[in-house]
Amino acid sequence: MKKILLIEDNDDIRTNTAEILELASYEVVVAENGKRGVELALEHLPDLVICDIMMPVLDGYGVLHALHRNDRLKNTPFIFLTAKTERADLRKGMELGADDYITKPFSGTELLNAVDSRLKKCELLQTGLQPGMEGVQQLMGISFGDHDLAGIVADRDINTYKKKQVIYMEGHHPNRLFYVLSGKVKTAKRNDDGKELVTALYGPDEFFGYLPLLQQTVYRETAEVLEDAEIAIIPSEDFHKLVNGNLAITRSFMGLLAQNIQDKEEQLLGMAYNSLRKKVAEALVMLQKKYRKDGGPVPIDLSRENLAGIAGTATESLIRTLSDFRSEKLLEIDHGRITILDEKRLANLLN
Amino acid sequence: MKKILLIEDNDDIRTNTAEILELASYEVVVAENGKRGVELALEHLPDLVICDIMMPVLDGYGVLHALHRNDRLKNTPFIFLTAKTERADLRKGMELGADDYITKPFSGTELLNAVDSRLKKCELLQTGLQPGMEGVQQLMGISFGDHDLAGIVADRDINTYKKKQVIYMEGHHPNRLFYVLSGKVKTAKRNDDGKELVTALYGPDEFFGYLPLLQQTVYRETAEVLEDAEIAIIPSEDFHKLVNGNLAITRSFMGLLAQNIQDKEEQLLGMAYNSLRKKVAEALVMLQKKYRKDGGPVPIDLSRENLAGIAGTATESLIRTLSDFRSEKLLEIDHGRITILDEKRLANLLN
DNA sequence: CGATTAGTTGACTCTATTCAAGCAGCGTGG
DNA sequence: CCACGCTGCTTGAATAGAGTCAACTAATCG
Repeated sequence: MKKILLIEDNDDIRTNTAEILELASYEVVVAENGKRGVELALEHLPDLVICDIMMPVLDGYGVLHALHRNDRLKNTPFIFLTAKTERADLRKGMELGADDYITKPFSGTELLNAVDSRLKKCELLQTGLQPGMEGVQQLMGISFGDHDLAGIVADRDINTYKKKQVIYMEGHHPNRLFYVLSGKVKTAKRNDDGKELVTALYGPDEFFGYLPLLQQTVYRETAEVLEDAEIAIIPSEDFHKLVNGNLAITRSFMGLLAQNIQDKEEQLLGMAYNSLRKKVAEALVMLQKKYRKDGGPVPIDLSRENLAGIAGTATESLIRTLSDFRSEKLLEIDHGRITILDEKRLANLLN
Repeated sequence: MKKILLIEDNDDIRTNTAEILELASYEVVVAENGKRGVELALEHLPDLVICDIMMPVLDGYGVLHALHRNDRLKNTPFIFLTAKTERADLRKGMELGADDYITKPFSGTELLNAVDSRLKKCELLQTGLQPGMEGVQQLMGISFGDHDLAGIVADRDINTYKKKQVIYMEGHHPNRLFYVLSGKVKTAKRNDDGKELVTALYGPDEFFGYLPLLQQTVYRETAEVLEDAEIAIIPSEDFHKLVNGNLAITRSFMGLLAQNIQDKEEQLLGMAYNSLRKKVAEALVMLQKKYRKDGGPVPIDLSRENLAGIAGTATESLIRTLSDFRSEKLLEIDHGRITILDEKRLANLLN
C-alpha cells in the first residue's frame, strides 16, 4: 500500500483530505506544520508528499527544499496545496521542483487524480518506460501531467488543420512543440528526385516536433496533415523546462533518445539489405503495433503513397506486394483499409 | 583577454602562479583568502577560478559553494589547488562541482594545460559543439579532460586487441565505455542473410559503446577490430557520472543525440532511394571528412568489404562503382588506398 | 455529373546482386 | 628463399528484382 504524507496546518482541511485519501486506501501520515512534516518524512519515507505552501514555522518551500537535500526523498513526488490567489507563489514552487499542485478548494476526484498520476509517473520512471519513441510520448504525457496538459491546452492556441495542410517545412525554424488532439499527422523527408520517406506518424495524444527543439538547427523534415487535425501548440520553453527540470526525466529522456538511435540503425540495416517483401511486411507490422487499440487490432487506413513512403519503395511496387500478401492470406483489404490476418507469419517472413 | 581569479593564501605560491598566468597573457586577479576571493569574483566575474582548498577564514569548498549560488558564476570553470596528501578532500571537491584540480607542487605547463582545457571546454559548451557523433566525441574528450582521462587511462585496464578480434557482440551486456588509444575499430550489424552494415568507425581518441550504456538493453551491434588496437576500458559509472553530473553537459549530450537521430533519418532516406553510385559517393565523402587531418586529406584505407558495409551494398558492386569513379577521375586508387580527387563533384553527384 | 485523384495491373527496362573465375599480394612453412 | 595456399581485389556474365511508364478503373469531390 502506498504511503502519503500530508502536511497542512488547517485542521479541517487536513482531516478532510486525509479521510479522502484513506478511503482510496492510501496509508496517510499527517503533519500539522512544516517542521513536523520533514521529521515525519524522514521517519516514514512516504511514496508521495502533499504539502500546503502557507504554513507557520516552516513553509512549503522550506519543506520541499529540505526533502530535496535528502537522497532517499529527493525523488519522491511532491504536490503543493495552494489557494487560487497564490498563483505567483505556485510558479515559484514548480520551479523549485514540485511535481504538481492542487488549488484549494478542491474536489476528491481532483485530489485523487493528481495523486494517482504522480504516483504512476514515479513508478514509470523507476520501472522504465516503453522503448523507443513510444516511451517519449509516454514520458511527456505523464510529465506534463493531466493537470499541466489541460492547462496548457486550455490556455494556449489550438490550431485546426485540414488534410494535406503543411504544419512545418524543411528549413523552418522550430520554436514550439506540437500535441495532437485529434486527427493524424505525418513527418517526412524528400529526396532530390522528390521521393518521399515517411519518418513518423502521429495520432491523438502524441507529441511531435521535439527533436529539433533539442538542437539549434532548423527542421529537416516536413510535417503534413493526413486527416483533419486539431493540434495544440506548446511553447518550446515549456518543453525545455520539462526536459531539463528534473534529472530523472532528463535521464529517461536521454535513454529514450539512445534507444531511438539504435532503432534507426536497425531500420537502416533493413533499408539497405531487405527485399521489397520484407520491407513492406515490416512496415505493416510496425503500423499494426501502433494502431493496436485495447479492443483488438484496428485496420490500417493509409493511402498507398504514404504506405510506400513508410516502407521506402515505389507506390506501384507496394501495391503489388500488398496483392501478393492478400493472395497469400496474410492480410485482407477492404475499401483500401488493410486488416492483417497473420501477423506472426508476416513478421517472420524470410528475405 | 581571459580573466582568471586566483585564490591562494601562501604568498610565494600566489605570486609565482600569477606570474606564470600573466606570462601566458591572462589577466589575473589575486585574492589572499576565500572571503576576499568571493568578493573579487562577484566584482570581476572572471572566466575561470583557481582556488586553494586549505585556507583560513573561508576554505575552498566554501568558495565553490558560494560561487555556485550565483547565477552568473555557477558555470565558471573552477580548478582546485591541492597538496598531494589531500587526495580524499579532492574527491569531495570534485563531487561538489569543481571542474579540475592541480596538485601542488605543479609545473607551469601543468597549470597552463589545465587552464586552457577548462576554458576551451567552457567555450565549447557555450558556442555549441560540432553536430553529430563528432560532437559527442568532442564533448566526452573535453569533459573527461586531459587530466581525468590520463588518470583513467593510466589507472585502469588497457587492452590490446588484434585485427579481426571481437570486442563485444550483439546480445552481450554492456557495462563499460571504450576509448580507443590507437588502431581502428568498427561497429556493425548483421542481416539474417549475413550481410553486414557498418554503423560506425572509431579511431584514436574516440569513444564508443556509450549508446547501450544509456539504456537498459544489451548490445545490438558487434564491435570488431580493423587494425590492431589499444583500447582503454572505462567503467560505466564514470561515464554516467559525467553525463549526469553537469546539467550543461547533459543538455549538450541530449542535443547531440537528437542531432544523431536526424542524421540517421537522413541516411535512411539515402539508403531507401539513392542509387548505388550515390550511396558509394556519400560513404566516401563521409570517410574523407572523418579522415581529413589538419595537414590535408588522408587516403581512405579500408577493405572493400568494409567499404561495402558502410555504403550498404555488395562488395562487387562497390568495387565496380569505385572503378567507374576512377575512370571518371573522381578518385585515385593506390595499393587499395583511395584518394579522393574531386570531393565536390563526388558530393554533388546526381542520383 | 464531370473532373480529378487514388488504386491497380501490365509490360518493359535497367540497375544491382549473384555466381564464377582469374589475379595479385602476403605470410608461412618447408 | 621460394612455392604454396590463403585472402582480398577485380572483372565478366547471367539473373532477378524492383522501378518506371502507361493505361485503365474506382472512388471522391465540388
